[in-house]
This record gives sequence, C-alpha cells and structure tokens, in this order.
Amino acid sequence: MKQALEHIVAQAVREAFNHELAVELTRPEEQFGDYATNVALQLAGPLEQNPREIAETLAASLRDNHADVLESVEVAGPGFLNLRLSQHALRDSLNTQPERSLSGQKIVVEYSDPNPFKVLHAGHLYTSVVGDAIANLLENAGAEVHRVNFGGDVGLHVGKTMWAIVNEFGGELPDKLADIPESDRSDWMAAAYVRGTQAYDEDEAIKPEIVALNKRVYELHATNDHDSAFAQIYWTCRQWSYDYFDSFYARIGSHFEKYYPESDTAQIGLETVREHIADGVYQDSDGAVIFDGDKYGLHTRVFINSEGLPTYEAKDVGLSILKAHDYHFDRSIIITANEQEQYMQVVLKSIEQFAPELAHATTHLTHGMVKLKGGVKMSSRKGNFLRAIDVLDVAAEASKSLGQTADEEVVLGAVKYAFIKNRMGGDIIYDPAESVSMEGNSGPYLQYAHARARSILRKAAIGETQLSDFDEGERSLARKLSEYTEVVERATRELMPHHVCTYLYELAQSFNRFYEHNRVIDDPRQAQRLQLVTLYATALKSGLGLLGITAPETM
RNA sequence: GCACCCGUAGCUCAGCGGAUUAGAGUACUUGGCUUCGAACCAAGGGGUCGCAGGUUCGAAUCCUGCCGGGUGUACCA
Repeated sequence: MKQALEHIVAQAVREAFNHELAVELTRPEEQFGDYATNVALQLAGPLEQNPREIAETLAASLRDNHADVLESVEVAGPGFLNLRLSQHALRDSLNTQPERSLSGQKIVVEYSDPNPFKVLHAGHLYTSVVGDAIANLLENAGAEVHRVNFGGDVGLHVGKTMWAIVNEFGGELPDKLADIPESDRSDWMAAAYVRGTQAYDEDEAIKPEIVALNKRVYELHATNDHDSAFAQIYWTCRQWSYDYFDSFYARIGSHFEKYYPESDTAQIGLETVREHIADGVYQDSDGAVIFDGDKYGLHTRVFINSEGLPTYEAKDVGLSILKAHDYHFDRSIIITANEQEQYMQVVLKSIEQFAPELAHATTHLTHGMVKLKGGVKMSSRKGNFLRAIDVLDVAAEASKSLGQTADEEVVLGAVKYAFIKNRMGGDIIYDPAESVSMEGNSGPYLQYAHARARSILRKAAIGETQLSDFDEGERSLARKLSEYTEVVERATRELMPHHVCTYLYELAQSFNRFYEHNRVIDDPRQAQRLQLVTLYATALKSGLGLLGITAPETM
C-alpha cells in the first residue's frame, strides 16, 4: 500500500508540476492521518513557489483522482500532506505476508564465531541472537540465506590452551582426558586458556614454548596427524568444543549449515596473501607480511607473522574467498563485536585490491558488549567472564525470584528480546529482572500478549466473514496492524531487527487499548472483531518468529 | 597522538531532516476489575536531546570544534 501511494503521489507531482521526485511517505501521529509526505516542502525550492500552495494543488489532485483509496487529503503546517486511507484501502493493507523483495538473492550471513579451546561467552550469545534475527529477516524477504560460522581451531589461543593442558597433565598424556567429566569439559578448557594466557604474558620462558605449540598445531593439520599423543589431545579437545557449541545452539534454536574452522581458511589465506606480494597488495616488512592500510587512511596490519604463520587477517582473507567459492553469493554479511570494526576495514580494503567485487559485496555489521546491569562480578574461577549459559541462568533465576515460570521458552524469549530490542552498535546493559518481567517492554510480555489473544480466539468460532467497515476503535488497531509489512521491510533493508521489537510492543499496546474499550465476544460486531484479533495474533507470532522467539498458545 | 563508536527523563532505551506539548519502558503519585486472561488501561510529576558554533523555511537528527565514556591502532582472535 505504501509503495502504491508513493507512486500515486509521484504521479500527481509529475502531472501538476512536470517534476520527477522520489516520494517518501512517513507514518505520522495517528491524529494527522495514516501517511504523510513533505514533497511540497521539497518542491518549494526548485519550483520557487509557496509550499502550502503546492500542497493545496497536490491535495486537490489526489482528492479528485484517488477518492477510492484516500478518504481524505489535508494540508497541514508549513505544507505537509496528510493522507487518510479509505476503509477498503486500509483493509487491503492488512496482511503479514512478506514482500519478497530479495527473492533470487543469495546471501551468506556469518555470525556467532566462537573459538574452540576458549569460552563461549555472553558476546557469542548476543551475536547469535541478532545474527539469527537478521538472517530470518533476509529469508523472510525471499533471499536464499546461508548461515555460517567461523572459529579459530588454530592460532595462538590454541597454543595457550594446549600448553596449559599439557602442563596440567604433566606431559602429553591423552589418557588423562578421560578424567575430565563431560559436563566440565567446556569450563575446563576455558580455564586452561586463562592459565595459558597468564603464562604467555607473565613468563618470558614459557612464551616461546607456547609459540612452538602453536606451530605444532598447524603441523597437525598439515601432516594430517591424528595419532601422536599431542594430536590426540588436540583433536579430542577440538571435538569437545564443537560438541559443546552444537548443544548450545540447539538450546537457543540457532542453526548453522556450515562451520568454517580456521584450519580450513589458513592455507588458502596464506597462499592468497603470498600471491599478492608480487603485485604489491601485501608487502614484506621485518620478516612479516603486512598490508599498508595507512595508505588508505586505515592502519597497517600483519597478515603473515615472522614465523610464517597466517594471522587472523590472512585467515579472514581465506574465509572470504572460501565463502565466495562455496556459495557464489550476491551479498555477504559478517556480524562481529565492534572491536573488530577497523580491523575488518583493513582486511576488506586489502581484498578490494585484488577482488573488488568480493569486497564490495561484503557488509560488516558490529555490535557492542553485553554488560550485566549493576556490574555483577563474575567469579575468578570462571575467569572473570560472563559465559553464554550464565546469561540464561541469570535470567531463569530472575524469573523464579519474581515468582514466575523459568520455562526455557520464556527465558529464551526474554533474553533474545532484551538483546534485540536495542539498536545494534553500542554496548547493551542487560537487566535480567527487566527482561523476564511480564510487565513492560519485554519478550515474555509479548508472548503473554499472544497467549491472551489466542485465548480469546479459542472461546469463539471464527466464521468466514469478510472484514467490513471499521468503527473508530477498530480502525485505530487496524492502522497499527497495517504497519507490519512496512516495519519488517525497513528492518530488513537497514539490517536492524530492533525496529520489529519497537513495533510489536506498540502493536500490543494498541491492541490493549482497543480491548479495554471494545467487547469482542458477544458483541454485535463479534465477527469483525474476531478477524482483527486473529490478524493481531498472527502479526505477533510472525514478528516474534522473525526475532527467533516462540509465541506460546498459553502461558 | 590518530581512527572509529557512543553521550536523549533517576535508570534502560526508541526517535537519526520536519508538525502547537521530544516519545516508550521502569521507578514514583493517583484513578479504574461481580463482565472476553487487569501480566492491562487512564491520568500526573520528571528532559536547556553532553557543550558551542554552522548549514536549512525547519536540527535530538546534517557539518565543524570542544568536553566526557568506550574500542582499535604490526606479528592475539
């Protein structure tokens, strides 16, 4: 409907003023109408006419030619045009069917990116949640979406963890792995990483040992060694990490079709970087291979270190090439924490030098850190970090202490909604109690709103009736419902799922206001109103679905 | 030092070129349930939109400078 109206207004402008203009309609406050546009103000300059007069001319034209769609057209303020939809036009704009604007497009979305041999922390949960929402939005718009994951199964951090494990075992003794209970594996490796990092930073004698172990890990891959004692420890621990990731993703409802380990991207990254030394993209410097980002207003980074090993930079180059090779995508979206923003610019700028189309098809989105409200201290035993599962546990506890359910469905809904509702970019302050509360702008509130609407619908049979003209209260709700597709379209276009949260909450408020003053069951307008309640419940469920949040029938 | 991100009600955040009165949630004050789930609704107090300039008919929104916070800045990921 919005697009059709924009077309209509553009046509009116064309006919009246012989002027081409990209018309943009906005949603004004309800008192002003259903749509508004400031085209008259935009035209005032070029046409050298009074904006109000331009607006009056356009209003008259729209009233004369489109009375079927527009109930009223009014000029307001300095020259705004306020449009109010006719009953049938409003009825026609009530649907939650997505516009398949991205159909035919192949999009790879990479997010989450936890590293084996390290902790799966709150930040990974955050990216996973927003990444899912963004992927869902793209898919909803008709794109062929591929969700992929990337993580460091090789690299210095692995050397650190391996060093600590070997140190703890008193040698390369894979049999000792059997002593680690399954439920402790993840935390045990995370703790080893913490010890390894400490040793690396504080003990000059150990540092070279860890560097050597890092190199040995690369060798395991190069020689396909699965048998040596060191190899057995490495592969077993790597698998433990992957198993843990899988179970966590299953728990939160994330699904990745492919996991790129860095060991797969390291070689191709290394080769690609070396290949482009000759043409001057990368260059030797102090025994390392760098990309001179300063030339482009960025900063310089090392892609191959003086040990001859690829750094994360080269592995990311390799990953880009692998993803392009595997998917032949139209667009690649990478979601990471914002501390990688400038790093990624350097990597992409270097790729742009030899594969401009690949760099230009890539979008890097970033988000901030997850911080617990009140700065709850994590125990040093856990390494001073907030694990992903800690967030879920804290939410479950908060729910219980409010005397509510700690059902996984509700806890996940609470956490996901709390994460997504903020615009991506800055850090988010996570308040467990607020997130699980059924009062206010929260996931459980919307789940409850859905359950409540479904409850009404269960009490009465819905006939085959068509929607008829709305009365005042119905119209207000209908108008809010009609915004659904526009909001989803915007969230998709801007890759900002938080718009969906804002809208769903407003929709629920709009419904509650309607419901407060209008009877549904046993009212003469029951059939009509049940249709609206149905549309409302559907919108809530679809919208929550896009956010990766379930909409229960009862709570 | 330089680069990037962020500074909006006590707190947590939307709004990111438009509408007499800058919006939500929360917290606080008050009113509303013998009726479809009141986990709701209605009303009230609370803001020099970090500061100062500039562009514009119009700036929380764009530009510049400053202040404050965060992050990054050569062999970590």
